[in-house]
Amino acid sequence: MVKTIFIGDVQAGKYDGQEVELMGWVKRSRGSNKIRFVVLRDSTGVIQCVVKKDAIGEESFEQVKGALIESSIKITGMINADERADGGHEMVASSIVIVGSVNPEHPFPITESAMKAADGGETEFLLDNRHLYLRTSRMTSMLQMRSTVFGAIHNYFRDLDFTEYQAPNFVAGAVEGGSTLFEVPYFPTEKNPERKVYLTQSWQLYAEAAMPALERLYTIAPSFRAEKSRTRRHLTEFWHAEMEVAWATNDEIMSHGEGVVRKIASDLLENRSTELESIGRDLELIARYADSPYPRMRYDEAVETLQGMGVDVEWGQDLDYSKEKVLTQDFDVPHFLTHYPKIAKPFYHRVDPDEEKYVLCHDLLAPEGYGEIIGGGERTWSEAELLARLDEEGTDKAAYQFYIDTRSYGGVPHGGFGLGVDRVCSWLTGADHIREVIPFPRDSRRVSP
RNA sequence: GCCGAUUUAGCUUAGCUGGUGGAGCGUGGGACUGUUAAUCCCAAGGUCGAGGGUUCGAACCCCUCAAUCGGCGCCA
Repeated sequence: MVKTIFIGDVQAGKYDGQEVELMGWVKRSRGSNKIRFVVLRDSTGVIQCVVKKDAIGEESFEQVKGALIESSIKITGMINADERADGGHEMVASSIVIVGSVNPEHPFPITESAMKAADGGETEFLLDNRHLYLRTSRMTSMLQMRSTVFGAIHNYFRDLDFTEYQAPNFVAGAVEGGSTLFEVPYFPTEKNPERKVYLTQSWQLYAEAAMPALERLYTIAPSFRAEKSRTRRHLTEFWHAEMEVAWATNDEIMSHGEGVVRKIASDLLENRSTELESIGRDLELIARYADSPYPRMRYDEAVETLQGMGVDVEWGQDLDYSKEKVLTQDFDVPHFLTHYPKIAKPFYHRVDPDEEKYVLCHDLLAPEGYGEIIGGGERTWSEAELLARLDEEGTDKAAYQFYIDTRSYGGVPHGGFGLGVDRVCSWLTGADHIREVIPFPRDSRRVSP
């Protein structure tokens, strides 16, 4: 049973006047006791199939009446262009086979009323039935756009001869602060009967170890944060696109960040404009994000701007979301914020040799209130400086010994960034919540289905 | 960690001052030969989130718990 004919091609007019076999799922069905209209869907579109009792016989006609929503069927018939049908084409059926039926005692639960209540977003019911919600047209479009985003990231880095590199997901220590790690019980040892490891928060430290080998490396991998964040921007398991480059400066790394985000926007525009429009996204916005340069602003300038707007913010504070939001509300493209105060950032950020109270870092803030999508910068690369910064922070060095070692043998200036892939999907699709762009979202409360 | 809210049929919901819980969709049955979320008629479907309390009487008032949702902080 090889499927060669897809509804999208039928609606494009490639099979007009031909008798073909379509395979798909019943999206809707209506009609009388002599004629029925079965709206068939597959991964590429929908088409109306006209089923006449005269043409297929009484027995088949009764079967069609019993084919409830989401029954899978094979249907053979003549393809005609017809203005009466949605999409401009329809099939006049000559025979039908029900492949997978649906029991009327438990019909497909995602009903029009459930979808209408969600209003293009999600409800508790739809989250509970995520495994079935995936096959609705909205989620199908989201998943297809998500795939394009992943492909754009791979293509951006591979075209520039970056090597894809994998880090472990079980790790012994943290990248940042100690409080946001998921603990996992691990095989006990005699010395350590309560042995624990952690799910990784970032690929970065292990990438820095490979940096002297590969020089230009990247990944797309899950990261885990045990933050009880309840916002439209947070997941506990999210997909993290990270890169690391030897001999690179903060400006050069930002250029890659801008490059990959613009590549994502441009690939979406080129390959997924139908899906973007189907969920109500304005293509002109995406075109602007693909074609415009992303301005760079120093932290000091951002703080002055905020203070000028009457926002209560002091120099030295990290900029939280409430301040990002005020700052970005007038942005029409993403903006970089650079040169944060050293006291606001962890030890691995390199101190600016020209002005020691700053670090050479950047955040990329998305417009439309979607917040930070990239964080990166130059890394503290000399062993002496790294040890000094760990001491300054009072961080225990034992867990980082391998990281310190990487500096002891031919350390070089280098840096990289991490991009929140789901956040970028959420922003570019205009989703109301980051959950809408990932098949099975995990947050502080929900881990099922 | 903090603040706020919600929970009534498979789904979406109405339910006034405490007095025998209504509807739309879906499902089942019936009518209908070109429908566009088809339409029309009929039927089945409820421990009102769980437990306790107040009361002659609780979906409604009080307490505890649970699940979920929204937001803050933190971050991608």
